[in-house]
Amino acid sequence: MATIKDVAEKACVSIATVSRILNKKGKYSEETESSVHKAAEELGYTPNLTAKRLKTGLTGTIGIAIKEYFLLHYPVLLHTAIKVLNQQNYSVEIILNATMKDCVNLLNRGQFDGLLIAFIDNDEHALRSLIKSRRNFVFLGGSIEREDVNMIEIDYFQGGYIATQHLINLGHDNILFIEDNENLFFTQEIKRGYLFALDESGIQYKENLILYGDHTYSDPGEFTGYNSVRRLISKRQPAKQVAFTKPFRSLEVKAKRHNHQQSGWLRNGREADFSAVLTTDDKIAYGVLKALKDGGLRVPADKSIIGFGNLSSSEYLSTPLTTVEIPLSQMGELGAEILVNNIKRRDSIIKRVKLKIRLAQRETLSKRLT
Amino acid sequence: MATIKDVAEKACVSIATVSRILNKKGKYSEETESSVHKAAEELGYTPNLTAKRLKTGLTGTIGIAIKEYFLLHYPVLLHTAIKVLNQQNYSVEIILNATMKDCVNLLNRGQFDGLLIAFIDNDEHALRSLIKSRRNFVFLGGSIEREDVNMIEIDYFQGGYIATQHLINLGHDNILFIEDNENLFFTQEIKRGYLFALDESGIQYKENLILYGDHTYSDPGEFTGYNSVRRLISKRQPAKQVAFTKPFRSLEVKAKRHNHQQSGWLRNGREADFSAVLTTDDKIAYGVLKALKDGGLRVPADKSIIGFGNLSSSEYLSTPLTTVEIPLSQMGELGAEILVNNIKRRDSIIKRVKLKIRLAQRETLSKRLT
DNA sequence: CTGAAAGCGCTAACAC
DNA sequence: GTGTTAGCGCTTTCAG
Repeated sequence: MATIKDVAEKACVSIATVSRILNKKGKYSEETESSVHKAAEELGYTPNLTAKRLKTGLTGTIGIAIKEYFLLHYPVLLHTAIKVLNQQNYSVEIILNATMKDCVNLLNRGQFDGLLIAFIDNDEHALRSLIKSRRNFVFLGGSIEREDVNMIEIDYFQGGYIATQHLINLGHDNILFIEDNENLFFTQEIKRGYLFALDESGIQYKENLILYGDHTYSDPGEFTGYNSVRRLISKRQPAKQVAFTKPFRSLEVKAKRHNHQQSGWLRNGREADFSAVLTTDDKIAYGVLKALKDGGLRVPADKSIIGFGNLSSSEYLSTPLTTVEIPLSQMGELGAEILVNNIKRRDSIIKRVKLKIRLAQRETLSKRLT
Repeated sequence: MATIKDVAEKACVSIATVSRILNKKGKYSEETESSVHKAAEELGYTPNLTAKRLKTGLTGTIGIAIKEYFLLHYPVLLHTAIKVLNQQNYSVEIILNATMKDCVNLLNRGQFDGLLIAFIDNDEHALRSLIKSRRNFVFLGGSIEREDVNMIEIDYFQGGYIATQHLINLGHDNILFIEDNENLFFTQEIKRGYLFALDESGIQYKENLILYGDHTYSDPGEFTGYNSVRRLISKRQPAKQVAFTKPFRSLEVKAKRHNHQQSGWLRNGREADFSAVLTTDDKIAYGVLKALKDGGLRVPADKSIIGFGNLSSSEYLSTPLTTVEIPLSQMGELGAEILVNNIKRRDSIIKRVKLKIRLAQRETLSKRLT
């Protein structure tokens, strides 16, 4: 590969001159300019980016740390972020399933000018190193509570709240809530919103209306709210609480976990009546939809459903799924912009944005006849 | 940031020793080893990747050039490729909407050890530079005819063929074919398969059974086969050939193009009867599905449909869409593996793989009653 | 076993 | 306007 030296020799100038001309910096005569360009052209010279980077300390690259689940199911987040970043002439590297600790290393290696950290589990220790490093990064989602980091949040609480409220306004008061298995931050926020809305309307929250789906974020292929609902609606085979059989990762999660094959249990062992369902993920809602269909129930005539996430597929379902729309595109865009400003302008003002969520109203809802 | 020099000073050794120990190369005593590790630890030292790269000439990074349409709608290709690459300790950079010319530059800048080039339009001139550069790259899809490049192809012809044949076997002989607007290589291959299957069964191909949908790959949001079919089935408002109004990009494409708002025209202006539909993209099939529903026709009772691509959403449709499944995951995996072998083993044997396509049979097909 | 030194390709003072 | 030169942080001979 041709180097700057080759070009300099061919054009009979020094390498400094070549560098100046090719970067349009400093002064040079038109004559030398054209001869340098000619030489570069003829040699098919392309500057070595690595050398440039080492010298300038800038990589022109931004990393995006993301879980594979999000890459597979919500590519729009990535897409928007990459588009914005490319527009600003940054290259983008994807880091799959990195922990926050990995992020610290990545940043310290000088490999990136900045990092977009999407939905990563908090790790107080790593977080401190991250902040101390004074590098550029922006959190997208996640559960960081510190106020002194750049972060685009999503108001999951509000999402759970408006969805539940909407159902209540339609006359539903027995609303089944199906959450994923993972006890994630945002799952809990959605549940808080659900409970808050119930409470606000003076509806007593019923423990047997809160179920687990089989959805997990670690295994991208697996999901369903099918079993939970199937058991619930088959009167012959009443759902009942089952014993835990698998070991659990942490004590805290223990009480909220259950074995895959035994999903759909009711906390108090009794049957539950419901006219509407709210899930914490569209994929769970898909399972619910199928379970209801298989159980001979119609949507929305018999049961109403609201999902969460607005997967692109949800629009094309049998009855297009009404769902809570997470503003992921906006998140990617804003996150990328804030990061770039941080880098380019050394803008050190902390930005914390909480994005509102809206309901994508489609066809899985109906009024409750009273 | 701590450098190798800092570590060396702290451990009272030379930088050469630090390098050796941290890279586990050459010989060193256990004593020095532990003191170096200790110093590195205490300083929070992480080797600067850029410097390493400049020195070794290896970046440990692989680029994936992909169109945004694929990122958004078929993230599985990216996903699989990244997973394989990460396993082999490569970083992955995404380059959106690059042309083949861009690929040449990218590779020459020494920014990547290799490039995965997904579904990129051919450019003979750039292709020659690419080959001449003797860098590592693998084409994923696309229409490169030269035999002397690494390439994973997909047998679109076979896909069009088996889909059509399947419909014929079900008794259909008037099969509507709806292609996207872009006159892409693979669209043409699918059509060839369609025509071949018809011909093989002695069915006369009818020009008025070949339509255009509104689908374009450049605008990720837009798609539908809705208009085409809607016009076709509304007897009151016969579809007719319309004049071209927009300027066209190239002469070759001209005859096959039409304005968005005027899609769905029939080539010969006459009405067409059909009992089954084959489309070149699932999204077009979605539009068709809706058009049929809106026109009071049932699927599969009245019309059978086969899509193309197997979007993850297609499984969850009203009636799950029978579709031709492109083995994108396999493509990403194989492509990544071949590329890595090329780089690591300087394996210079050209690999050309043609992946077979299979039908994902779901619920949009029925037998034609004769 | 360890250290000195060359140099990867480039940029940016600094001289002229 | 142009050339000389000193590194950026690291790896890797080559001596010792």
